[in-house]
Amino acid sequence: MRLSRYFLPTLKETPSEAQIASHRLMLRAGMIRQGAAGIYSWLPLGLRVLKKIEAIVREEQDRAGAQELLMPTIQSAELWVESGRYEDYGKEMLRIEDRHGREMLYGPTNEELITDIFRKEVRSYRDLPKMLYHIQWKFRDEIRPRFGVMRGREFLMKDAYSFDLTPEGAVRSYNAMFVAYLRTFARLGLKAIPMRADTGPIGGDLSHEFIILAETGESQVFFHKDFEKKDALSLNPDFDADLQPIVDDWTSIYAATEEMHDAATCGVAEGDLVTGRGIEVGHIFYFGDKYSKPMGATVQGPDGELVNVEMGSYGIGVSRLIGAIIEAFHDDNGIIWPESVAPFKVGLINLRSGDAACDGACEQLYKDLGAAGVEVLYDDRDERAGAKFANMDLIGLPWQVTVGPRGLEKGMVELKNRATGEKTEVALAEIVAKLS
RNA sequence: CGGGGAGUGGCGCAGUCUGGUAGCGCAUCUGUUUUGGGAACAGAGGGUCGCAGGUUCGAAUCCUGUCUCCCCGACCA
Repeated sequence: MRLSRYFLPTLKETPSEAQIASHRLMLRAGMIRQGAAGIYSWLPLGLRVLKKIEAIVREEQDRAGAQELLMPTIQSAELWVESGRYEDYGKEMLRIEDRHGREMLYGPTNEELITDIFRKEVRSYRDLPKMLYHIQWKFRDEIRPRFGVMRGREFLMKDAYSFDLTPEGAVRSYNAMFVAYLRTFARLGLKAIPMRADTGPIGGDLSHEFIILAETGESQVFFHKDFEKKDALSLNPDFDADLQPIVDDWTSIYAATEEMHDAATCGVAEGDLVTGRGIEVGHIFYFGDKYSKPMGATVQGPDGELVNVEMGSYGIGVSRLIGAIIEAFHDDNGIIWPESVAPFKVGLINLRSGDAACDGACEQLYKDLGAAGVEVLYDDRDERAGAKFANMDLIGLPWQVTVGPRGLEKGMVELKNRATGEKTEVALAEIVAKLS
C-alpha cells in the first residue's frame, strides 16, 4: 500500500477525550473514530488489525474442532423470554421494536439463539459432541463505556457454544477451549493467565477468565510468580486426546481475580504472590443445562431417554484485544505491534521523494517485497524525514526500511526494529530476503 | 444512577466573569526555499460559537430548557 493513497488520518495531537494509551494511540494512528459513546468506526488500518486477530482466533477455533457459523445481530425477544433472561438482563440489553410492534433486541450474547438452532436440528446423542462458534458484533448498553474499544458498547466477539451428552463430555469440550485459548493469546503475543472466575449472570459451575496483565486493566489480579515462566506458544496439543493434563498444569498454579482471591487461603507464600492489574480478554463457562432445560434442548440418549444437553460457552473479546495488545505493547512514540497482528509487516520510508535514485530503489523494493508476499506500507509522500519517522513509529509496524541518498551511495538501506529500536545497515540487494 | 467537567473552523485551545458581531497554534490549499527525527517564509480558504427559546438596540458572552461528550464512583461474560 502506498501511503500517499492510503486513508490513514493520523493525528499529531491527542483528542481530549482519550485517557488511556491504547485509546489515544488508536485515535492518533487513524485506526478508529468514535460515532457515539462506546461506538466506533474502524478505519482501514484498524480494520486490518481486527481482521488479523479474527483470523488467528478463527484458526485456533477450527483447530480445536469448533465449526463457524454466523448468527444475526438482531434477535427476537421471544427466545429470551423462554430462557428467563429477558427480564434478568436489564437495561444493558438494547431493546428494539420493529414496525409491527414486535419486541426485538440487539444481541448481547447468543446462548438463546444457538440453543434454539441446536434444538430444532439435533435429535440424537450420536450427533454429539458439537461445538459451534461465530464472530459477530454484540451490543451491551454499558452504564459507562470508556477506554475506547476496551469497554465499548458495540464490540466484536467470538463466542463458541458446546453441546455434549454428559458432564464428562462437557468438560472435554471445556478443556479443548481452554487449551485453544492458551494458544490463541500466545499467538497474539500476549501472556494470558487463566483464572478461576465468578460465573456471573451466565451461571454455571466452572469458569475461567483469561486475563492479560496491563497497568490500566480493570480488575485486580493475584497469581503465583511461576506463571511468568509459562509458555503457551510451544503447546502443540492433540485435540482428540485427553487435554486434562494440560489444563491441570495451567490451573495448578495459583491465579485469581479480586472477587475470588483470599490472601488467607490462597496458599501462596507472600514472596511468590504477584499482584497486578489485568484486562479480561476471554471467559469460558460450563453451565450444564441452564439453557437447555428451560428451552427444551434435548437429545435422545443410547437408552432412548430424552436428555437435556450439557452446554458451555466461550467468549473472546476480539475488538477489546486490540486495545489490550496496545496496552501491552507501546512506548512514548506509539504502538509496537507483535508481528502476528501488525497491519503491515514492513514500513518502507523514502527519505527523499522526488530523488530519482531513492524513488527508483523504493519502487523496486516495494515491488519485490510485495512479490515475496511481504505486506508493505510504502511512505512515498513528499514529507520531511522527521515526519515520516514519527508517523511510522506511531503506527508501529514491526520493521522499518529507510531508503535515503546517503545510504544508497553505498548500496545500503537501514533496517529498524520497532520493538528494540535497533538499526542495522543492510545491503539493498539483501533486504528482501531478510524480510521474507 | 450519584458526583464533577466540557461543547467555539478538521484537531488542541483562548475569548464568557465585566454583552458591541470571533481569535491563536497545528492541520489544509498556492508559491518559493528547504530536505537523515514532526522545516521556513509569503499568501489563501474554512467557524456565527451543541440545539431551542428568552432578555436586550445588540448575545459565544446573561436567563430558561434540552441534547451530546468526557472524567471519578457504583455497575460489568
